[in-house]
Amino acid sequence: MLISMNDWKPSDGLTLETEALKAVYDLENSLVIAGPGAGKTELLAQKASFLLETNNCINPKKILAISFKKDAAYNLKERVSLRIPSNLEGRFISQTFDSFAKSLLDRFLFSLPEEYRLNPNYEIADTQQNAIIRTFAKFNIYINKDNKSYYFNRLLSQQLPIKDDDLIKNIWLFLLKGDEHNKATLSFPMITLLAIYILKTNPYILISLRETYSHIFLDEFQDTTELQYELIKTCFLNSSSSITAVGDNRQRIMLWAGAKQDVFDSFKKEFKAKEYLLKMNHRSAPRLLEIQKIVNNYLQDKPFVPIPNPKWSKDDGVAEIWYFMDYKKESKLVAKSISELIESHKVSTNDICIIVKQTVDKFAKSIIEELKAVNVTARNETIFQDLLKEDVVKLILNTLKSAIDTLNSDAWLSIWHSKINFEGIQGSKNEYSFNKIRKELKIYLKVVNKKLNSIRSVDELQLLFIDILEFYDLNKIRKYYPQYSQGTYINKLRENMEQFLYQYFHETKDWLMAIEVFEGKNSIPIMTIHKSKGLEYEAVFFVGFDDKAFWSFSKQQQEDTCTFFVGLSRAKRYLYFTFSKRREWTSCTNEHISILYQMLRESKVVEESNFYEG
DNA sequence: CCCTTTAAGCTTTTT
DNA sequence: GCTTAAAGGG
Repeated sequence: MLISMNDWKPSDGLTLETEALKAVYDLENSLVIAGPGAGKTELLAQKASFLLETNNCINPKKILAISFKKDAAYNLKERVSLRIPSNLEGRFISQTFDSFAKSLLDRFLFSLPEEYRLNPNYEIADTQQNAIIRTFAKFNIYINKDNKSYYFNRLLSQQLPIKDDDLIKNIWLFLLKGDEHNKATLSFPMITLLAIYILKTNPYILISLRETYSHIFLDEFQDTTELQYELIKTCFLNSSSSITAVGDNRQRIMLWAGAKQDVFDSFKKEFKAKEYLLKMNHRSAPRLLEIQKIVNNYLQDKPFVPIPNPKWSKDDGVAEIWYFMDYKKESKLVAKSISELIESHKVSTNDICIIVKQTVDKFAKSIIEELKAVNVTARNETIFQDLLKEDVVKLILNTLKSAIDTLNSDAWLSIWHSKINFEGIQGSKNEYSFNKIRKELKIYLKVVNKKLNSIRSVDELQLLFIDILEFYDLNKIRKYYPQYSQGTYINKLRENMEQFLYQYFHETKDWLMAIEVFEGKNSIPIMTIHKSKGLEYEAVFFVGFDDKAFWSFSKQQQEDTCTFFVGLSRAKRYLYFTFSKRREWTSCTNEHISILYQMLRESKVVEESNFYEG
């Protein structure tokens, strides 16, 4: 059913602020500046609803949403499916940058000229880029800390085909084809370059891409790299497809990892994008917004006047700095305060977060100990965040949940979709095969339930997990999830999961509780600011607000101030900074980052407490 | 083997 | 900028 443009209203009776509505209705290229808590995801979901339901995105054209992280792509897809009728869901494609580039390459690699036509069984370079470094070594270039960025830049800054640079050309050709001892290996930037090459040399592919996607959403646009921006330009510049880019220049904390500094300006200029500025802040209490305003003024000339959610009263929000001599006292007070928040203020455990600038492990031990003393569990969330986003981990967890609780419909739907995808019958009309597989899956869940109840060791849990993967068929899993297609990565994930889950079962004596603990339902996450990006918590403790944590401050003051901004803007109501002169491994000062302290003081809402004595 | 000097990592994601 | 690991010298 189509809705006329004038009749469309934001779904679910939600009201969008004026600028957000204008951005939704804008059918040309646009850049939406959305500060923390402005409702980026909701805006994009509403725009998807508008475009699809009013047929401004003309059937059968699609919307392509590109994010950086898998969970962001997944969350956006989820939100959109809440906002649009299910028959339109198939026309909203939510992908990561890398999967978009790789899917272009994998589909069209045969249209590359012979010289650059890579081995289709190429591997993805590991994070250390060892295969590439080894290839440089074959050509007598030895990569070290000092020349690494020079050579990698030389490898990745030239458009294909390579002209006049024989070294780089030979390295490309070697990595594309491999030899008897070395598999063809590509990094994601290389994949992006190849995708650009394909699109530039095959006008028909480019035209069909533009025909397929009439509207493009770009999430966290401030993190876009030069190369990713180049891909977007190749795909959609001067086409009739329109782009909605959403981001926040004050949250630009990935410059050190290669984000393009001037991407907002380039986009506005080259795509003639209109700029929209969202003013609502749905997250933080008014007093905390005062801090955000001040920090904004140090980052840019444009004033930032976020309007708090009307649910707050104007003096809501608590911000404090605590000073200690000794890290033990710091840990004790943090633990005591967290315990009070949970007991007296009824803040739920997983609505509290401890963030550090850089290295979680250095701070975590003492805090975890002291929290344990007041019966609160905390953990370094990094490894769990990485594990829990894995498809194979989700598959096993949902299988266990469905086996234990037959009424858990989310878990059931998830494994049901996986199963029919593995069997290749999604979208089939054959009721018989659906029924057969449904029965098979239900019977197997009973088996899992029985086995689960007899497990007495981590080895037995391992056997069960192997059995589960065999039930779905490891080959089908590897085929459906290409990230597991080669190597032992999938086994490592499974083993990690076994260890944690068994440990939690040992502690709780209950599988469902063990799974909840594993998922972090009852523990306080400790994480870096970078990992906390995009998340929000009722209470945030920023531990280690000192010069050592901000060691790069003099070199990248702007970016570190952005990091500070991202960290403090995670908090909804309570925000605490702690400084300790002595730490387990060193002593600390806070003079180099005095400007950050000054910002907090300037906001006039931050209370300072001195615990140097006693 | 021990002491000194040099180098790397630190904040990240992606199939 | 500082901490830790690896490499080098006697």
